[in-house]
Amino acid sequence: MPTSCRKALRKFEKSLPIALLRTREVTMRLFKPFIDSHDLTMPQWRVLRALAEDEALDAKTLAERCVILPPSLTRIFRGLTQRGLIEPVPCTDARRHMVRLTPEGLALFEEVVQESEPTYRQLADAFGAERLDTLLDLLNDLRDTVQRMPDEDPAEHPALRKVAGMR
Amino acid sequence: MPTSCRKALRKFEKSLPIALLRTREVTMRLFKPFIDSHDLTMPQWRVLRALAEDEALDAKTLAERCVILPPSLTRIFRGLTQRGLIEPVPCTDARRHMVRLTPEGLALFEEVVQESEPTYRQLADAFGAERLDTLLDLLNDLRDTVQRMPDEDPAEHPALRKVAGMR
DNA sequence: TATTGTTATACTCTATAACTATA
DNA sequence: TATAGTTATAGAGTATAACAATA
Repeated sequence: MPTSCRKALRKFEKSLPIALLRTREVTMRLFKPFIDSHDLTMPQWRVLRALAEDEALDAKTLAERCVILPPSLTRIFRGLTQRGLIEPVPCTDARRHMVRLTPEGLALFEEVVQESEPTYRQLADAFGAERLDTLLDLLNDLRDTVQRMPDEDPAEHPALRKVAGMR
Repeated sequence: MPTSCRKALRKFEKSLPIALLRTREVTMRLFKPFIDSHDLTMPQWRVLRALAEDEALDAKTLAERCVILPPSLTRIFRGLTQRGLIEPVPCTDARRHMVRLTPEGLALFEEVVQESEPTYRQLADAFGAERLDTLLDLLNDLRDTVQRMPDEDPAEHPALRKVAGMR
């Protein structure tokens, strides 16, 4: 059973958002060179990766999955389309902007995945493949949990009254 | 034993950097209103939080712990000093810029912690306090693991030759 | 000579609001 | 009227290089 060793964590290390940020930072640094070498930004890469899994996706779904705000996504679509990595897909709802990978986009995606594979295996070996799975499960479960938490009424937080405008 | 339920994860959800980003995003959104209401940015908050744990810290340590680049930290020091939340600490090594919380800074920190406490408890209840601990341990362990991984020679990655300049 | 931090600069992302087009 | 996406804009973060001061 992959239980992590219970070292005493410092108070600073117990902040969830900070722990997530710091861990992401070092992890990303590990894989970023592979993205950089193909002249992709991290948000662009997240879009390619999301599209590699599904046939085609609309802007709203991509924005949510890739944690990119709509205005940024518009720019990213422009860039990736100009490079011939994605292409628009006709959609019955003309409001929706659906896109998919082109063959070139898919090829680039698979190239990056292949190149970074050894680094990923090295990480899995050093940390433990099973613990890595546990971590991924916990991360995705936590995300689900938080998303299901009711958005609180700001008016109930005295400290937030000034933001909520006392309504 | 807090083992997460082994749901089948989609390929996209198995990307560690993306999972970390998405989970941080929803988690941060939960606590961000408390930071916002005191006119603090997230990086500023991370600095206050780090200083609340240690007596005084220098810029280099803060940059590493708070995942802030030195140029940004310089600006953050200016802002927090102007607001009277931090103050410089004389240091034997005149190159080092050491700072600590002022009493006002400490008071603000504790105010924010108190205000966000109910939300944190709500999260711990919904997700499971023990699983949350496990997650924090795994995150900090993974960070240590990655940081101990040798920086690879870019020249060994064929894909990175162009970046490394073939040296 | 190496280290710490600041300045300068360019670029990207973040965030909000206002607007257009479609349903 | 509500929704999807774009445009506009201001602000903050990201990243590098060049520089100053100190060790």
